[in-house]
Amino acid sequence: MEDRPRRAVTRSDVARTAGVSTAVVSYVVNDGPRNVAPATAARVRAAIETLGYRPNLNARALRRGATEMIGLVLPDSSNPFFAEYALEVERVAAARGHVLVMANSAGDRDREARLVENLVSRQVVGVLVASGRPLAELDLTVHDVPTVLLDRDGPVPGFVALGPDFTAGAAAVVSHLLTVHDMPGVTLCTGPGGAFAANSREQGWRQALAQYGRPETPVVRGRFSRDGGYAMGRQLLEYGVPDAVFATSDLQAVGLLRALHEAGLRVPEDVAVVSFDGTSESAYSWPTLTVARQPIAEMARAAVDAVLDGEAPAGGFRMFGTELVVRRSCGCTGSTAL
Amino acid sequence: MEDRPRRAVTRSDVARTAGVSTAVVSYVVNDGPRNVAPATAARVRAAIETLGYRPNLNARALRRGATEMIGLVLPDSSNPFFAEYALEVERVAAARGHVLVMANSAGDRDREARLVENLVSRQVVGVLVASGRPLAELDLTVHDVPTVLLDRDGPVPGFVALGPDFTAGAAAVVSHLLTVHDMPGVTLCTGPGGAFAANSREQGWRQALAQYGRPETPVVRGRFSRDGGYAMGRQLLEYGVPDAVFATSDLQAVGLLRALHEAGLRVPEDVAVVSFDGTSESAYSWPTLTVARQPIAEMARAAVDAVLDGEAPAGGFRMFGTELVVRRSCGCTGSTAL
DNA sequence: CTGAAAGCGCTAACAC
DNA sequence: GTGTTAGCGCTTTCAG
Repeated sequence: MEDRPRRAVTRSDVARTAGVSTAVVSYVVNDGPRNVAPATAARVRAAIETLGYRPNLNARALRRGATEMIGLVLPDSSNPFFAEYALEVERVAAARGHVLVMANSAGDRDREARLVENLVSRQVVGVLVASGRPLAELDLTVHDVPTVLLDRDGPVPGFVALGPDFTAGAAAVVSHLLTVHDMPGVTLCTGPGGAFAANSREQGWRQALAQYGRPETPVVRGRFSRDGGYAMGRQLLEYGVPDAVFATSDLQAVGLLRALHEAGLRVPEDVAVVSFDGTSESAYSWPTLTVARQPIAEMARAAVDAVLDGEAPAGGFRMFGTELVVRRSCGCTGSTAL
Repeated sequence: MEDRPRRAVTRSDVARTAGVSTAVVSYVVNDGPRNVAPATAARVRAAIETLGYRPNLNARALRRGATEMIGLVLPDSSNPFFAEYALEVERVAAARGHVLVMANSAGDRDREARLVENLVSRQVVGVLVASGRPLAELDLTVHDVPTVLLDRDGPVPGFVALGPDFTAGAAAVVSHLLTVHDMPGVTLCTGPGGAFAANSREQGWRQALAQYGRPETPVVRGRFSRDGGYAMGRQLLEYGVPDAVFATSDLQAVGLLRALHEAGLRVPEDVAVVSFDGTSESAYSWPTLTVARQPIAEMARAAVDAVLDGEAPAGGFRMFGTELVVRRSCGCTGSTAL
């Protein structure tokens, strides 16, 4: 607890003690737009140093009209998928000199809209929004700030959107079960219906089943969380032991695994499991999960670039391929891919 | 892509179309500090509505000297422990009308310091910093903005600090192994030495061992991550199979579990495992982990309160008790506590 | 109850 | 090479 001046030291304090005008201070702080004589600059720097002057970035932003802040709205930043996403976003934003303002919507539509408003009012350069909500139930106003929608499965009028190829990814991982492991069918553990969309993942599952002429086994619905997956697992087992299950997210798969283990079932011997996302948690479950991995880093980079460079993909939507990462939960052995 | 005015609509646009002065608009927007005739207020509100006016919070902050932003600097926001911490911080900050600016230091000291500077320059109301770094290697300047240090094991001169009772928590979970499960010894899997501190956790382990007169079994060091835990697990097994292991974080325990499983070992039958943190991931590993759980929500609340209300605990440090959560990895059965 | 105007800290013409 | 100054959008005192 030192003794500090209660009023922040400003640029004119620096100007005074360096014996120059405020403009000159500005020129040396910003290294332009005018030149400053080396000697003067040195004096200014000295004054800055001794006074402990820090430019007020807020005032600068007001003047320049750009805050160098990017807004990020997520349903739940503690969900590992979003947490990893946020980290990547922060990383590339930081590399480009921007800072991240993060907010959680908890999946609430009003809250989501309010948060975006708030961020826009704070003059963020752009905002990134991930919302599990299907197109019809999206309620976002178009602002004069670039807004890009994350984790989407298709275009959203008025916005730039991006996301993985949910359908192909789901199909790939389900097909793997069907062909390589010769499963007669694959049970689906997916998100809640209604406001939250896992439709394209479901579609991929259905597609794969159709392609190989398998019947549509039952569908179980639950939340996109570990306990959602756990609950689905328990429910599933009431109907009997499935041969194979596709969970629409890693978190759900992890919960499912727990339910299976508790029931004394072995994975993959008794039940094969695959999932969607490929967060690092999926490489450390037991058994390790075979997944369709989303290219989080690329998507994050694309999102930030879209906001900062204002470049919209054709059709307003950009889709990213997923990667089939084969580990042990499907029945393949030996691979310990991280 | 609608057609929007390129210049943001400001308070004076509203004033003009409502036929009032800018002051009145301000009074209406802020519901004070002066009263406005109902009719006038209605006109203003109408103008705001039709123009789609949003106050520039940045300009307001410049004027008022308060941004209602809180800065949060973390080593790695995708680490579930920090991710859950950040979520809680965001939650209580939001409840108090503040927004979170988040940045990752990746454990780099310079970066950490720079980020704090940057946030302070942005006029955040306060800064929360989690840094694994031991006291001696901390390099944070005291600013005129409240700064509270998270996840600390003791006071830090010049700052408010808080953290769990690392020593007691570690001792409790190790003692559980020693007494309830009669383990002859407990191997320690801890963080890297040097710049990153897990000292108080180590101390708790040592204390418990001493209390029950057990020898100090070997110590293995690694990063605070799943792969760090995995590497430690592999290393450990080169020396032989331990009876019991205490990992200083859930993430390390999860990695360790993977190494144990891959070696064909059963947990807890062959090796008992316990860890520190109690993130929700620990409730879904296989087997579920017995842990010393940190009271994340309370700590987050205390941290935000400290920043916002400026109340410093006695001695500048506040310690929070941990909770022993008994699950299966220690050898206890039946409990499926979440 | 309302308006005029100063000024938050900064930048960038525009002068010299 | 340096100084003066207007003004970013907002709040709030001071006059009416």
